[in-house]
Amino acid sequence: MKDYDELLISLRRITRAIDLYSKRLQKNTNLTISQLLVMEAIVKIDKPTPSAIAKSILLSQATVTNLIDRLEKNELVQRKRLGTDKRTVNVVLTESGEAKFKEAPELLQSGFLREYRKLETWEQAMLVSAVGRVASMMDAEDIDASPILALGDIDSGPASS
Amino acid sequence: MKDYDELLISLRRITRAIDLYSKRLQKNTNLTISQLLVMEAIVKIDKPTPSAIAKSILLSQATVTNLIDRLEKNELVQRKRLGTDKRTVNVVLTESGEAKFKEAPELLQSGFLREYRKLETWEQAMLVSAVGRVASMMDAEDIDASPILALGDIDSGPASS
DNA sequence: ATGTAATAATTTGAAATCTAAATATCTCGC
DNA sequence: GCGAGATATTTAGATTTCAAATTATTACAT
Repeated sequence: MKDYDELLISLRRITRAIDLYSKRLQKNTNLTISQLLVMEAIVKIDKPTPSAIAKSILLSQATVTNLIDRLEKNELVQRKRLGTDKRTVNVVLTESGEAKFKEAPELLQSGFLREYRKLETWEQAMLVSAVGRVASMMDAEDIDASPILALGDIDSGPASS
Repeated sequence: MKDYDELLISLRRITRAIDLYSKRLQKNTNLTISQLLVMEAIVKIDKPTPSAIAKSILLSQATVTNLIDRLEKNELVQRKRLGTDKRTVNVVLTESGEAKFKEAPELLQSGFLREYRKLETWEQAMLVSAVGRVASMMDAEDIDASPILALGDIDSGPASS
């Protein structure tokens, strides 16, 4: 029994619960949490390009492209090349996308929200702060993270990164 | 800005960090967190069948089957039909599986562990407890989990909430 | 004994997610 | 203008994950 086992289990429960909720959502509304996050970002961000969206909802660009593909297929969003820079894509909600977004469900399961809203304000703050701290620690840089080491970097060759 | 937005963001950061770590692990050791969890369960559980493993590490049976497939392909585990009941499968580590498991990396990224272990015991306990509470609330049953809505829900306007 | 339940495992199909590689376009120096 | 390097997006390939459908086997009731 490692010292962090309990934490690990709780984290698994959380991620699983979120995943299951997302799948349930999809079944009922044909939208997942991630897709809703993308739509939310499109509404909130000034010029919603895939990269800006990705940054705002903490996903990779490739994932966002994938989500936009799906949303576009369902005619909820549209890609448009607007600016002078033709590399950039702006994503906009279609009418039906707007409509769907307005009646969008919550991003966390109602059971959670019910419990959460029962708490005193200070308790909510405490939980938010604790989870935030865990998140920061998770992001903390691993000392032994880098797969590449600094050996002369091989005279710049094909200049990988 | 919803009242739970900050929490949502922290949770996303956490799940993402875990996922990224899992992928890095795979690149370095050819094993993911999930695969390691399966191996750990095989060692810990008395008669490790896929369903018992699934229950112990909080994954669906289908997922575990999938993970075992992969482990078996890499010759780290083996399926055996042992008992009288020929439906059940027992999963055992191969020799090379044992070896690999012994030198297995931690299940959480070292950056996190370093930070975590810096904390006072009471602080660790506080975080564990807070995350545990969130997990319980996540599991809390949704009152409106059913896809069918009740009564009045039909016309009460956009009911954005 | 025989057929219907229930249970264990697998297969199937779909989504999310990442990195790395490929494409397209832009900018800048010459 | 033209090519080199930078930037934005997409594509390709892999894994995890689930529910639902299948398959195999056991257990029970008539």
